Amino acid sequence: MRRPRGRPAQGTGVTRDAILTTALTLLDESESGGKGLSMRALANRLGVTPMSLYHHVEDYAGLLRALSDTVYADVLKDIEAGLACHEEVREILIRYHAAVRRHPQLTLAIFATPAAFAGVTREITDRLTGLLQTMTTEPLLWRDILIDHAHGSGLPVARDDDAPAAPPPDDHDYRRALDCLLSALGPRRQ
Amino acid sequence: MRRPRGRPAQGTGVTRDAILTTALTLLDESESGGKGLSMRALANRLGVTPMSLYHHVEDYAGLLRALSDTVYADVLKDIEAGLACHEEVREILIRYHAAVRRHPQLTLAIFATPAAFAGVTREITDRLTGLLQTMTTEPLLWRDILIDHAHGSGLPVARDDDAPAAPPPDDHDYRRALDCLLSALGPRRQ
DNA sequence: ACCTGAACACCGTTCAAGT
DNA sequence: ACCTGAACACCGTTCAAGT
Repeated sequence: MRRPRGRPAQGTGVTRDAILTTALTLLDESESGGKGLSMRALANRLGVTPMSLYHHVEDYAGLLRALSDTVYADVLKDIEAGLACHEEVREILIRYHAAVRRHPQLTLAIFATPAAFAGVTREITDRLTGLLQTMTTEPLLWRDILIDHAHGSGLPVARDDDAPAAPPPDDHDYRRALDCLLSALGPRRQ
Repeated sequence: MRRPRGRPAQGTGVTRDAILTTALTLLDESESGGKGLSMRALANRLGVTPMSLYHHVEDYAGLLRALSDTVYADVLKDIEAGLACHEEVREILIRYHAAVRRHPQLTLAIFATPAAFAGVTREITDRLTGLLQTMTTEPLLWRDILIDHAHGSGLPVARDDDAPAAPPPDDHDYRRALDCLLSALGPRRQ
């Protein structure tokens, strides 16, 4: 009952930007499969009531959609003009993988919240599909293979025989695997 | 206050088997990214107090581990003897993908609960690694690619341009993609 | 327009108490 | 050994009430 009931005098409220920034921080701080972010914990961190968040985002799924739109915003942006299809696919996937790897808990949260899938991610898959159509007779097959691999390779699933919390492969390892896949997709006998 | 306080007279309690079976049912019924299963909902469905479950499973992560052990139990079982490496890898992955596809919500729940990863799944990855060592100079790379693809292809992520809840590709589609990958891994120029 | 408290229907898990 | 109710510290979201 510290704070008054109605609207505060000055701009003591939250911004949409502040919400998104703090939400991403909460997500990045946790290691619990996307469970680190909750509306209540987020409001708490912002020094605000949970309900005030609903004036800036639609709901929890909407919050995740907004987050993914900002995190993946640069994937398709300013791609060098006149690139060969092969190189453009490579560039997009390297950027996408880097974004997944930077915020793996966001990707896991989206996995757990089907309604959060939309926006930029759809544009990325569409762009990849278009490019792959000129490169292989099975564009949808390879688009799925490449995206699945970018996800799996960017997410912290314990899979190696070493430490249970082994970090995902770094960018260099991803590039190596990606080139492996792209050269398989490209010209090959049979 | 209907039921008496102490231990019931007869075997009105729950079995570990009943717990696992009902848990899998709850998971399969839901479409919410592995959120359909909770200790409380499970106890409710079994007509029992939430706390009674803790006498049969360690906790929520332990429940998921037990579930994955039963769901993936048959993946390595009774593999035909004298199979070529190539064929054995193919058989294991087809079975693994089928299990993921049968209970996608379990896989999503495990993704969201890192502590749930263990047991049979580790045996499967180890077996695959061993086989791939005789097939390629990059066994770990290809093991990850193949498992990531089995996951992605078995999970209901909205990714296609069609219906948002489009079903994952069926077994035939997976086999086609898998053969695509395996022939890329196999002998190829350069 | 924006924030509030109270409420509803949920969570996982601990703990002492029963038989 | 196994189940219980009560409790603690959480969830997302609705709703009427404030300014």
